[in-house]
Amino acid sequence: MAERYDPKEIDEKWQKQWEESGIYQADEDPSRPKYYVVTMYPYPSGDLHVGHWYPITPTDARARFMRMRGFNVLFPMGFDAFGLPAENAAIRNNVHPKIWTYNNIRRMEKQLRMTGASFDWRREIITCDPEYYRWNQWFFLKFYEQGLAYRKFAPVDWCPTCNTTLAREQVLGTERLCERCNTAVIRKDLNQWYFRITDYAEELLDLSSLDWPEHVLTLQRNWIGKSEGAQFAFSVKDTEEKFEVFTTRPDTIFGVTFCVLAPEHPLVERIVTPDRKAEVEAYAFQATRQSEIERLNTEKERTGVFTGAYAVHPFTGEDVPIYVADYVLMGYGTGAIMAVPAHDERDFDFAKRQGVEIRVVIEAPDGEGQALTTPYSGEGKMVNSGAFTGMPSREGKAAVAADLKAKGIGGPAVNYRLRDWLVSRQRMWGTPIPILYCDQCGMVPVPEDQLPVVLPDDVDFKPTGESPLRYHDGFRHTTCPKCGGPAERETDTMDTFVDSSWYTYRYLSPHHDAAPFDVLAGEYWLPVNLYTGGAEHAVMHLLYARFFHKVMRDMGMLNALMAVHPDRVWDEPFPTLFNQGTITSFSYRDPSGRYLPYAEVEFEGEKPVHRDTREPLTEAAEKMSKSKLNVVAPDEYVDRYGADVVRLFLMFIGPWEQGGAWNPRGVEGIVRFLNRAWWLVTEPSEPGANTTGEADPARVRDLQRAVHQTLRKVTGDFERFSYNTAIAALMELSNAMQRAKQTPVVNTPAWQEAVEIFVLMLAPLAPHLAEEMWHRLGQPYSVHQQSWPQWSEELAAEESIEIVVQVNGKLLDRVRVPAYATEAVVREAVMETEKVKKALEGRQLRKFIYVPGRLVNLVIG
RNA sequence: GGGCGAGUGGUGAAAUGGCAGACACGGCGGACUUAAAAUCCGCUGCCGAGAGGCAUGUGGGUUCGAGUCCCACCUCGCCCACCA
Repeated sequence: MAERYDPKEIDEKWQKQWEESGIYQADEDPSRPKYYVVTMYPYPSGDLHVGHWYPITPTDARARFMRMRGFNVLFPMGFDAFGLPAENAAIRNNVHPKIWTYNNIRRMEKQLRMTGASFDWRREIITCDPEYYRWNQWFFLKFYEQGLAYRKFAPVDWCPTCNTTLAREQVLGTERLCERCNTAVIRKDLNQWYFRITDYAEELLDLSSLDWPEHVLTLQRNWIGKSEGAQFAFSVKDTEEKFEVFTTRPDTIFGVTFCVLAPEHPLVERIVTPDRKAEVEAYAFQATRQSEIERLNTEKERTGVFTGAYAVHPFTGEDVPIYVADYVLMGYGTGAIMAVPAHDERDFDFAKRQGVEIRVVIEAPDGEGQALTTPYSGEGKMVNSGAFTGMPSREGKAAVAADLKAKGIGGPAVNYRLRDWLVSRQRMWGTPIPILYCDQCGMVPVPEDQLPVVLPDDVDFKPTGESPLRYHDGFRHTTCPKCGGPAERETDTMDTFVDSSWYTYRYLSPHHDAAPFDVLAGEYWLPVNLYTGGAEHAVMHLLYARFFHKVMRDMGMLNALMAVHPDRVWDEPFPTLFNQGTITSFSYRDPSGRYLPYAEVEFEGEKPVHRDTREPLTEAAEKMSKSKLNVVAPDEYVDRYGADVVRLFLMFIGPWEQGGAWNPRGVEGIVRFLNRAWWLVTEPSEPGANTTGEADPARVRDLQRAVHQTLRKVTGDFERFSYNTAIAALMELSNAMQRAKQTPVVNTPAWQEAVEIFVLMLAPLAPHLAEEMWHRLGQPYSVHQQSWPQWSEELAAEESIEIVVQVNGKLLDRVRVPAYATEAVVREAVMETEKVKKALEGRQLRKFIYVPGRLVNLVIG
């Protein structure tokens, strides 16, 4: 009779059964409310580790909970299958990235099934499949048609020896050397494709309809980085040349004593005076060799050189010297600034070094900064500013901007930190950009009916550092669809963020061949009700996906959907986002900083030491990564304890949004809990228990109360993803039931109800165990198709409550009163207790505070 | 330099402004066992023999009452970082 809980057998049995009966397959069903939940799809790196389980299994618990609450739940899964690691593996092993990727996917699919997640596998998408990336190309063409995709010159890292561009990770060290030939890398302008995301900057800044974590909203806001001010043109003295500057402080314009151009600014070579040319060029060359990171290092001395040229101040007509300095970035604003050393720290430092005049034009309220030892960058009264003198700087900003407009050289302006999205990658393992270059017709988009442009299977993986597509004649050379003449294909591929910008739509109809997604499916399922994933995607992916969604809306792709469901959110792809924390594990390093595999670590008491050398090691909880040798494979745990133990343990570590460290010691607690739950449900009674005779009605009531209170608590906890406290509540109930099981209560209907509700509550968390227990209770398949039970407030209610008695806020005593006791009754009960009488002796009760059902505070003077 | 978080037992943590430490891990003691494992029971914030006192990073404040709200500071973490 007593049969042990054998998770291995149970997991396999039910996973197979679920698959065969298709209970997680979700189809459009207008008679039921829908719930579309997506967790960010993984990159098929090879093996699923517990870090992957962390977003997946609690999201699955959510999917199962919502299913039990009557929703038609769609929970799909797929693979973000293009990307650099596959290509590196290809170069290493001379095997096509496709083979490497698909092998990994096959393995990871199995591992994903092992989690017990309720995925609808019919909807799996793999982004490197032509059936998928065809639609990346389709989107590209649509963007191109609308002017949202364009090509322009942009600086890239270039190795002059290898004659090729390098990816950022191929440039080594602060010396910025090519990883293959150790030549110093230079900046070079190349033709690159961009998506015009800046067109949507203002709308992307509107986050008001999003139920997202506050810090993600802040990141999005900061990334877009809107600033308001003025933009205007300076004329270069004695030439026809002009250059634009952007400033957030037009009110300081009378303090301009020089201008600065970024080293890459195209005007530099045109205005530099012959005597300065050599120095300026040397400086610009030096500056462009440095990475952005180095240039942005604030510790660095602020360097720069004078061009010999002067700009004309738009208000005073004075000569303003023009410098080149690397503290001005080509990538922000206009790549040129007006410098106001009295009121900007950077300009101040530079002016001090260069001996440029510092002119105070804003008077600080407290006189700060007037001594010219420090710049004053706050607001104040404008001084020494011509007609504007005496004006508060706040008003001055608008007034100066308006004046610039009146002069016809500029005006008020808004500037964004957000740049257009560079989508070109000089890589092979990505979506080919569907553009041709014809000698006769120029740039020609591939006609829609010729999509997809398929990646060739027979490419040569020599480590040239360039896309192998460039050397694949069959791919590169083709004919022009316009004139029939010879044409070349674009050999760059798309950023993989393009793939992930719309995959949640593709899940709806993964094999639809007339459009990216079937409108009828979209009409039912969209938008995504819940999107879960890591904070590492808080900016790029989520911003790009929002951008894509808005473009799709503006293309009219959502019109039919919006017409049918005007009540839903249509301006955003993911109205609700949950960001789970990071799961870490311990890594060990020897004194030289080298990471050690667990096999080489031993413990002397609490102290980790090296197995052989006995050297002391440092222990740190870090994000799992192959390089840190701290990746925890779930396999061993799944094998020994079952998937449910791993699921529960991950959810029990702490709040889901917080993450935590994987510490195998703690697993035992969950193992014990599930084993106890197993015995509790499957064994009729404990040996030696006294279960004969009539059940005490009070004990029966206690059990019912515990069950219904737990149900109320667990339901609330599930709603707010508080799985750790839900599990704690289930543990408490299990302990209470354990005690009731030793008594005749076990023979009552209340016990039966308790067991059933307990199993139902466990189902979203531990789906295999719950299914088996449900089955053994003689209940119909499947527990995952049952309705979530409803608690009874009446049964959950307490009959008597304990009132805490405080004196001046400090705990004195507790009194038990009936749950329905009025304040008068409570007061009487409290005032009669010995401790209160004693406390009141010779003192005066100034105030009686009663918090209904909770406590009494006696304020005594 | 800026922004956002977070500081509670030996550990992971819990606590709509109302009994701080639920639930677990670990530890200690006990039962069962020839023994061990497993299981079960009890104890386990600190000081104190006890009564009791002290405790949520530090210092202030608001409140009848603060882990929770406000201000300042310290420490740690993450993100952004010459953004004009």
